[in-house]
Amino acid sequence: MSEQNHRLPLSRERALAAAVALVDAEGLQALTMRRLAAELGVEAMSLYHHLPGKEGLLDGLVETVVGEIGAAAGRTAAAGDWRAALRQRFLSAREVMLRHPWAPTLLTSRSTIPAGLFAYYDAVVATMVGGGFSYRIAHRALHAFGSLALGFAQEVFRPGAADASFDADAAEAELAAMAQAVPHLTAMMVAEAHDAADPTLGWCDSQVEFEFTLDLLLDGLDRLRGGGESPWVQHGAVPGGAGSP
Amino acid sequence: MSEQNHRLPLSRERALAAAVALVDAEGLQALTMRRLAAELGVEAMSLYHHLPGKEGLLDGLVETVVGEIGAAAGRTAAAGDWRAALRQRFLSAREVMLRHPWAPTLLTSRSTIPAGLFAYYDAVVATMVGGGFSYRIAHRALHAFGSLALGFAQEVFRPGAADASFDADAAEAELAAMAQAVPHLTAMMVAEAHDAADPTLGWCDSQVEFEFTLDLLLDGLDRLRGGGESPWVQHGAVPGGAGSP
DNA sequence: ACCTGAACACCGTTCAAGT
DNA sequence: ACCTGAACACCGTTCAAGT
Repeated sequence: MSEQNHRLPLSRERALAAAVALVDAEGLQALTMRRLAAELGVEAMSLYHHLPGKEGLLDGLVETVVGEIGAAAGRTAAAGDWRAALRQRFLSAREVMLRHPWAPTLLTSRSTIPAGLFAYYDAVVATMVGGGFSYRIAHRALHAFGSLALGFAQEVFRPGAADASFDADAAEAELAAMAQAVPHLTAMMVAEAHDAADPTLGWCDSQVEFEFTLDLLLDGLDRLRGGGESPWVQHGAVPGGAGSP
Repeated sequence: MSEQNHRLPLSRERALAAAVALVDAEGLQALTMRRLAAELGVEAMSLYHHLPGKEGLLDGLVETVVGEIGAAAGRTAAAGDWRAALRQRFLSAREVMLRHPWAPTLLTSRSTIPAGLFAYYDAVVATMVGGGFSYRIAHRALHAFGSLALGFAQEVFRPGAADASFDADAAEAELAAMAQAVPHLTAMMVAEAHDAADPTLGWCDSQVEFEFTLDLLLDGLDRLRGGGESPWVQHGAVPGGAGSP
């Protein structure tokens, strides 16, 4: 955004900081090598002396976000049991995502795993094993959490994610036109709208949905841990999984 | 792939079919307007008479996949209760995804919701309401299922998704190098590897993970439905949600 | 060493012209 | 109406040249 700092030497750190600021302000599609260079008051080709191309720039952004997630987890005091600890961890990761709304899209589009993520997942597994889970269940829990562990609920389609302007009225009108084709969806929308007791943004409050899903999973895992016999406890390998496979 | 059919007139259907074939064979990044035109033995600009640009082409691909999901659900005989019905639905959606490995990446990157998806979700909600759920819980369940309802577990990072060549050995070596930094992850990997009783591809069998997570959610929802008091049953609006919030 | 201008190889897309 | 060649406005990136 700012074209100051003409005299500071360019560096990977300065470039990444400018990239984060640019993307926070204008979204991912605004991030081009030429544009980023212009923000830094420099020519596009100069960036290649500090970053290995566009992919390396995106990797740097991912690294930055993952670093913030780890830092956020470190700032909050350790909670009581494994359940509270994970819940707190994931919710503080969510605050990082709220600061960087472009992060979910970026994280899910990358193919290389950032090194910093392993440390984060290691802490998650440590928390679960410390809480009495086997490595096998901890492993499956990691998959089950999915993006929740990084602080966002993966919306398969996210209207308004690409362009910031999302016409909610148009979407509602479109849905109304399909009222006869999709009676249950329509009824669901009406039922949710009529219950105006709790304040929500639109008819889907993602914070509520996030915590609902998270608690559903945590409840399920807690039941696996303490339930019936306790073959899950500790790291012993158990033949069958959970559920009805 | 084939440059036959020189004489058939170009059409939206032919273009989309060729696009699916191209992407099945070479991945999403191979799909350019010029390349697709070449596959059809035509010039790039001809496509614009049948498709509204690249975005419209991608929308068409999404529409095709969603159509296949709906068709797959229609083919399988209706299962017993809501739980079996949803499980069967989502697992048959997964088979569509296995046929089109590019679909998860595409679906999660789109910002406009395909019309055909509403019909699919309507059927899911109908199944849940028929099983005794309130519209509120059905709504939250829809969010909780997330990509599982469309047949894939959203992997936040998917090595090898961008380029088809994924060096598993290199990844393992990289992880081994971090053994001291991430002791629990390492121990988890070792524990899983030593239990070679069940055959898996690599050390993560995504089919097993998919069903584990799905059953975890279905179990949790089933408990919400039948548990304790039954304010959830039927469509009455209930003040509080589930879980701790 | 760090930065630069010009150029290259790709995109998606517009447009006037063909038939 | 459907298709085409040439051109335009962007990308990321290479390279030889500057300092």
